[in-house]
Amino acid sequence: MVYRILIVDDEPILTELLSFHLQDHGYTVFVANSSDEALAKLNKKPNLILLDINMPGMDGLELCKIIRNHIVCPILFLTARITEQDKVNGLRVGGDDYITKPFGLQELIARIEAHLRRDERNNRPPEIVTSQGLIINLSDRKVFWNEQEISFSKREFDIIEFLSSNPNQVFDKERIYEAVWGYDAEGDSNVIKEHIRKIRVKLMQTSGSEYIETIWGMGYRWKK
Amino acid sequence: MVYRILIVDDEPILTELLSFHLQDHGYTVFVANSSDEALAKLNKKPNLILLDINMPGMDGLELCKIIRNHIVCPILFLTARITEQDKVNGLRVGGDDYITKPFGLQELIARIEAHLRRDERNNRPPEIVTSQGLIINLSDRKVFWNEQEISFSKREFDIIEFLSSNPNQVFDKERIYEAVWGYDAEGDSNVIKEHIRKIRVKLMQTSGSEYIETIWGMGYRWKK
DNA sequence: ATAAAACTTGACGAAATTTTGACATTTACC
DNA sequence: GGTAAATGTCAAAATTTCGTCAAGTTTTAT
Repeated sequence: MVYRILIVDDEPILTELLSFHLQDHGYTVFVANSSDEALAKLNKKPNLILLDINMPGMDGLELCKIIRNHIVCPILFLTARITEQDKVNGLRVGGDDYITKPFGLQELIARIEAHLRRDERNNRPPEIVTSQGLIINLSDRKVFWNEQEISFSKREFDIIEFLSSNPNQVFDKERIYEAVWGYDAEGDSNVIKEHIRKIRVKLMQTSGSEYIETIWGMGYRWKK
Repeated sequence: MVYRILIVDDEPILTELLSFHLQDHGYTVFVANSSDEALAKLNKKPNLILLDINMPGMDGLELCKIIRNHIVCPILFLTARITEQDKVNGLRVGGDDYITKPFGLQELIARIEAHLRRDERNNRPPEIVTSQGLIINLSDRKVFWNEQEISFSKREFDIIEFLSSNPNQVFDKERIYEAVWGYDAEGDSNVIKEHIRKIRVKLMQTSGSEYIETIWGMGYRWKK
């Protein structure tokens, strides 16, 4: 995925330079040299915002507060001074990190990546689902039974994710297909039967217990 | 609904900051700077707990175990280090998620909301119809008589659902057929008679009482 | 390019459900 | 009591659904 970064700073020299380097690192970059411009460019849906605190007119903190009402993404402040109070101020308005000028490019890139990674990992809802001694880690898509990993393929995990995230509810095959594949199944969904079977085998082999129950004529349900 | 969040951490700076932001996001916040304080504040009935793992005295894991004996709510660990083993440990004692320090505020909020949503979903009272000691769970499609489950087939349950949801009303066979099958019956509806019979037998066997009454010449009705 | 893994499909038997039809029983009304 | 209509019962037939296997196709990794 190509991430979009919005740089907001009133010094064209700096934004130019940053823009060049970030593009060089594979990012799509948008530049705003004023607060107004920044707000106008929110429609670009940036994945991350670099925001100068000291700007004429509306300053970065004020701007940050407004941005927060519009979109959710990491906001990194660029600033010369940084005191404890600054940090608190920045966090109060919804900032995620600080980078003090002058900063090394490597450092900047590293921080940007860290935030993007984290953002991606964590905007996903419930991290972990536990169920009868089973640990299902939704973010790294792994399943453990007593420290022992059980490996599942993509589809298999998708189904497990869907069912275990909605425990005790019955879903018919069409519903599962729709949830996992993203579109409706055409004819008979033997696919589901087969995947459910594979999942059951793996789970049974290592854990020795049933997790997916069949409700005859209705569908399947994750027992919890 | 205003959710209540309990923050447990021995660093006053962090708890202060978090408290401020969470309140800003509309949450009611309680702070505990020690394990003892945390236990004392459980009577505030928090909807979610943020729990630092590394604390002097009783650590977060130990605390979590104890909390679990008192209340049920999502517990999110705040921790610097995080290994697979940590996750397992945390989950063993009943934790629901991990957030590694340092974390972005957006991330934290997102996770909190995800868990609260999830919790709400799970704790949502199921649609239940009760009737003379019988419990009919419409969402799980299960019927209980004194903790004992009575299993019904799809059609059987559909009929029970229809009748019990409209208690004391009389429906003739055609009407029931239409409601359950979705289209009109063709010839004679002996099907209904038969299903009603099966249902009656099962209900009578375990509960010993009649639930479906025959109104001669009119139809059937669910007694309530 | 090749091998391995994952995904999909069709077929078949087993199991459970649903429907049917014949017959018994009950009810309302004469 | 007799009768016809409505309902109840039972077993068997018909249907649907499910689990499983094997084989084919696509995707992924090397």
